[in-house]
Amino acid sequence: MNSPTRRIAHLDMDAFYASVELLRYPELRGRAVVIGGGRNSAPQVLEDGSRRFAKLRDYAGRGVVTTSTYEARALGVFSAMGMMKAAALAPDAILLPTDFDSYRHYSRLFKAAVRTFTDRIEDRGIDEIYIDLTDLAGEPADIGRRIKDAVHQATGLTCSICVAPNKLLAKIGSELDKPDGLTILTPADIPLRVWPLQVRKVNGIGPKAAQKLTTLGLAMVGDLAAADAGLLQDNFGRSYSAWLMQVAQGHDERPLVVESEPKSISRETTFERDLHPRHDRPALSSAFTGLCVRVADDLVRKGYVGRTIGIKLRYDDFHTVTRDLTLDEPTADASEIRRAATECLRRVELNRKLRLLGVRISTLTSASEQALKPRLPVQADLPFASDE
DNA sequence: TCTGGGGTCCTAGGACCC
DNA sequence: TCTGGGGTCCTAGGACCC
Repeated sequence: MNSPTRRIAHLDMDAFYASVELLRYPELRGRAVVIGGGRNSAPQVLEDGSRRFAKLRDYAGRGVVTTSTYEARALGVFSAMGMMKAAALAPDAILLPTDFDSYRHYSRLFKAAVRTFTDRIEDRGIDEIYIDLTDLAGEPADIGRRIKDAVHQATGLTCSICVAPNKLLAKIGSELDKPDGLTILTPADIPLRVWPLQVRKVNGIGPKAAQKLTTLGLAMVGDLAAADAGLLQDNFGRSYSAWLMQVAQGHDERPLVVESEPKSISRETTFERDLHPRHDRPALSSAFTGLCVRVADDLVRKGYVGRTIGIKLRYDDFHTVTRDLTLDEPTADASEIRRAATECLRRVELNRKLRLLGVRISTLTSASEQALKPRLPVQADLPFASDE
């Protein structure tokens, strides 16, 4: 017995952070704007009340671009690009610092607007969601249009939506008519609209896999659809190659995950200059303690305790190592976390400069659950059974 | 022009237990 | 005395995503 065809939507806010900034600074509309970097890129308010914005050319540091407006993208500036490189491409672009509090606010607004239609929603971060429309009455295009209108009403922002039979296709489709897109994909559309796309457009095929596929002559999804199963299996292993073949046919049975618990909480920092474990010991120690305190604060604020404490180090050559240690009892205490993290530190090489330091906690349980757990009396292990 | 910060999931080997 | 297999936990690294 077949279950009825699902109707899954993917909703993606258009250039989300940049668009939120344009609500606040409407005079920047139509200009190349880049979000990223540090606090010192905040605009200054002049005496006449006008604002002076920082230019990308004035930036110096190790940041990356978080988002850019479509005008900046036209100049070749995209997310995750180093800011120094972006500055070389678009020196006159406006630079704004990230303001996560503000983005979270608009995120809540747009999700609440969608929730007036259904609570079958899977959260995929601050600016995108999947929505299960299967049980909603009406044509997909009509529902999509109404959701887009509701989001715009609630936020003043546009989004792109694709309705498709599964998450894979909905995700691919929401990119096809951006910005302000409304796309419907059916299985019949796959050869014409999906096969001509680069494999990199598929959620789950990242830079490494895309490079390898391209080397094999499989740069497009259509190439993948026609690829030899043996070739794929030899190069990607059983499970990934099987998944690739499903993807190429547009097949995806993954259900929506409408609720989930966090698995880990972490804090990390990249230093403005690389720090040497001996020479810069005071600076590193205080950064280390600070990260432990922030992780502990996050745990308390979110109501979790954790048992596995981990560290992450990135050396000046970008090589990254991790170590972790699982405790007998979960904790949310900064000094306990610091103690465990220090144990981890003893197991890594500390003879070259560090670029990044991070602290992580995992194996989380909710703090309330932990409080309810009966405390076992401390009992010495007896080497022999005792007689009554 | 060197590459942020917060996450999830997968793989694989070894320890350990039954 | 030898052989064997399954299951779970821990650790490290890596790919990938937003």
